[in-house]
Amino acid sequence: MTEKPYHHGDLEAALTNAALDFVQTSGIAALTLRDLARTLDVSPSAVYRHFPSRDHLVSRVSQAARESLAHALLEARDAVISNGRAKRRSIERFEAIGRAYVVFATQHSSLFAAAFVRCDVPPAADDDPSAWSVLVEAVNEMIESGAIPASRRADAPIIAWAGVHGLANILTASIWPTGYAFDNEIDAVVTGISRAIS
Amino acid sequence: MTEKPYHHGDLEAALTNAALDFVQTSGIAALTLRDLARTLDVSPSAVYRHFPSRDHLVSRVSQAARESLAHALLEARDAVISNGRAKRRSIERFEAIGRAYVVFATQHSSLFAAAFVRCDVPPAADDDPSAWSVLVEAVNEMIESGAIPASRRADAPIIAWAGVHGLANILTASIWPTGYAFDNEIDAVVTGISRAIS
DNA sequence: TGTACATCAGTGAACGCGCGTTCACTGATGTAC
DNA sequence: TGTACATCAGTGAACGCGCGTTCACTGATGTAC
Repeated sequence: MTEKPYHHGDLEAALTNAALDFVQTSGIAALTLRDLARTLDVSPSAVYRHFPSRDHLVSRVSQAARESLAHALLEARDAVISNGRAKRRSIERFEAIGRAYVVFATQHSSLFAAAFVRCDVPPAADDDPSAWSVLVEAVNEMIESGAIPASRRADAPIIAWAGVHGLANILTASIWPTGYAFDNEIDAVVTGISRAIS
Repeated sequence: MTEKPYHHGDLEAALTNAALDFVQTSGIAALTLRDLARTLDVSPSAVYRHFPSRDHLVSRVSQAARESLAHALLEARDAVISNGRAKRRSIERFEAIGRAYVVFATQHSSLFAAAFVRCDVPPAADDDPSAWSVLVEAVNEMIESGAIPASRRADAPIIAWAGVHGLANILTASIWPTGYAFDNEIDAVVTGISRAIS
């Protein structure tokens, strides 16, 4: 048995991680500083050494959730092994990102909700990686490979994001009429997006 | 000055309306029974004559918000005066619904958020009118007029809903990169949806 | 190399708050005879 | 038509709770000389 040391070591990171764990199961609205401090066996006021207020913590956790989503997109994109040429390949990578977006949301619905929760405290830095950037890159790849016309550069990203973000929200909000399989809907939307931006 | 009567008259409707008013400005998360009772000059426990718990009230308010959205869609659809034939007309009506969906969200963002808030209490009855039904009807109109192929009957509604719902969430969550005008984005997504389901 | 001292990162008790909900109750209403 | 009485829709006080945040403090750390 080791004594609990007076100083924690890296309480800030521990707080963020514990908060993420909590949020995954209970949602960000239920996150409280006191509960978090309890989990880490630390006094409630210790939190204030690292975050000026609960909102600042929430903002940090929300950003971490968004970055986690962005990582999932990158992984899915890089896992694509295409037999086709650049043109076909760029489409496959783009669609993998779209599918991964919705799959992440359905598999980690509380985390996904936390990623886009309303919060008055803006993030200190830009998301890294940023899901939006990943998307824009993928669109650029498609334009360069000739898979879609360059004239779509401006509106393709928002069309794509709207589609997958909307489906993700619909599937995770339990407002979806029963009798439809998720896979079919993901397919319908992703291929629909490809048609929309071609 | 008239004395305040012991019985309210229609407290249930008054509660729902006051809650809707409150939600429009402060969001449904901040809604409390005590505050609501205060607004109506009624004791907190009076609420329990009409709603078994706060969650039941929230569920009712959420449904009212969804129905309000559906009404906005119907109004926009019916306001379309088309010079074209049935085919063109059905597309214009469909697109009017899509635009109205996003416009409603941006103009009543808190109400829109409340409409799709997570809630453990299911609604007592189906939404009336239901936004989903309005959408499906519009798709059917387009198929009947020959504007889109009948083979799209299954996936067109989810493609359309995902698109407008996603854009609505993006525009109201203040996660939208600055430097883009809302109108352009609405146009991009709505016309993108039309291409996707053609 | 040893030590005074500033600084950092914790503690623990308390403050003030307002919430959802319950309970025994009372005033008003409507209906059966 | 008048009245007893069941029922409905309120009151008001209280319970128990846990929250975010502050405050004066203390233990540990590291640095200048």
